[in-house]
Amino acid sequence: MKKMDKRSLADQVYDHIKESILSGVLKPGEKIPEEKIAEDTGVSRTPIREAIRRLSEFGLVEVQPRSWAAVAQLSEKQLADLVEARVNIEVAALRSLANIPGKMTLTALEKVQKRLEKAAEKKIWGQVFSEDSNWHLELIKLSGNNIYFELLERLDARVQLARLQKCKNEKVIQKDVAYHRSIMKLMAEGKIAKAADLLGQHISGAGSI
Amino acid sequence: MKKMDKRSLADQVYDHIKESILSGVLKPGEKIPEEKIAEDTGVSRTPIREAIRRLSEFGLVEVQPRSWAAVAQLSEKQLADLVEARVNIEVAALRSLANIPGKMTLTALEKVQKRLEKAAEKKIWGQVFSEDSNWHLELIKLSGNNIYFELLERLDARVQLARLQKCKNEKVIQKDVAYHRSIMKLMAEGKIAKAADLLGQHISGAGSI
DNA sequence: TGAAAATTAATTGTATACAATTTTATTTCT
DNA sequence: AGAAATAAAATTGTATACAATTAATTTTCA
Repeated sequence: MKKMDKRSLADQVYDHIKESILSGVLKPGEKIPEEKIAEDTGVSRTPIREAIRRLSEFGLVEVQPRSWAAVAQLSEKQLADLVEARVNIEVAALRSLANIPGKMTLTALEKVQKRLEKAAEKKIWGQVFSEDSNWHLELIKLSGNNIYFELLERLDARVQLARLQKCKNEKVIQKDVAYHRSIMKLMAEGKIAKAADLLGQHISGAGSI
Repeated sequence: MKKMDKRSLADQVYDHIKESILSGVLKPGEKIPEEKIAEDTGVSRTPIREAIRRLSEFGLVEVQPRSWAAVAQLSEKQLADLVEARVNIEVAALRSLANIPGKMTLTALEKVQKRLEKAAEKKIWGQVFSEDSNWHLELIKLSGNNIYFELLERLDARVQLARLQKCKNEKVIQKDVAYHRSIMKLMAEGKIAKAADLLGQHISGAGSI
């Protein structure tokens, strides 16, 4: 018997719209009429509505009550705020690693890093950005504090959206990849505080996003 | 002509359920059938469903897909994680105040503090907790970084839920109120770094929540 | 009697219809 | 012609019906 898709239509549509936004098919400011998505996906408005509301909770969509929903447009100020919050939370999460007794497992992180480097080599930027996000999320997972993870996952969606507008050049990306390696090296040596400092530089530095 | 309620039913039901949870009418672990709420409120399932989904995004409700939704039950671990995340974000937000050029306006904060102290005098604990939350949120507003505010608002809902279980005694509350005063004093003197340190002590200390 | 299977009941997930509201287009008036 | 008022169209908000799934109950069989 075939393993069928048990996920709700709302979940699937959520992923679909999110993908459309983060791949640039739906552009910032563009309106998202429920009926339009319904036609595109062949799903009724009810699950679509649920998906759009959830996206708005993640800051990817802005809903004007009783009117329309549109892809979020991040101002420079919002972007700066986003970066500041992200760096501080990530650094706090990384610092907290120092309190964990046993030594940590970096295998998951290294796996993502390898995928990231491979994507960077092939210059598939979309994949590079996606794996970079994964690297940061994986890093935060190590803290064992799910709240950090939950919050950063929220911010990450908007970070990815912002990246679409502020395109990085190749040099900056190579630098980022190198940063990751250095941070992981420090962590492996147990130098958590130093790793956290470097992480702070990494995120708030250069490309910003 | 009367100014009628323009808020959607979903919004109203959201507030209603949130209120029920945070006042203890709905207890952690208790199931929340959509139909039941529909009967109680006289509203159809559609807006109720939307409200419940939103509450689950705030961590006040846990939704078991295709089954039931229930009031969230926070484990000790989750609670500790929550407190750690909150303290670090609040401290980061407060520290960022040091970078703002002009001097800040503490009137809004003082107003809340007064309401808090009055509630503490009258020993209306529900109101005390609520005003304490407001104080912290008002503090973070000063940073001008809406992301911090947004994230802390999310955490605050769960903090309030946790408080229901871990009831503070009077002495701890008086101490908290005093902390607030000291922090505000330091801020008024422009000693942001010291205020941030004290805030860190305040949140992660004693009562914890 | 007690566990497994089958049946029934209850609940969520989705589609659809309609009402309320907002947006767009058209008309009216100066 | 251009702004204000009116009418039409489009879109969201809500109710309701039904399908799909899960939970509870009863029945069956060792």
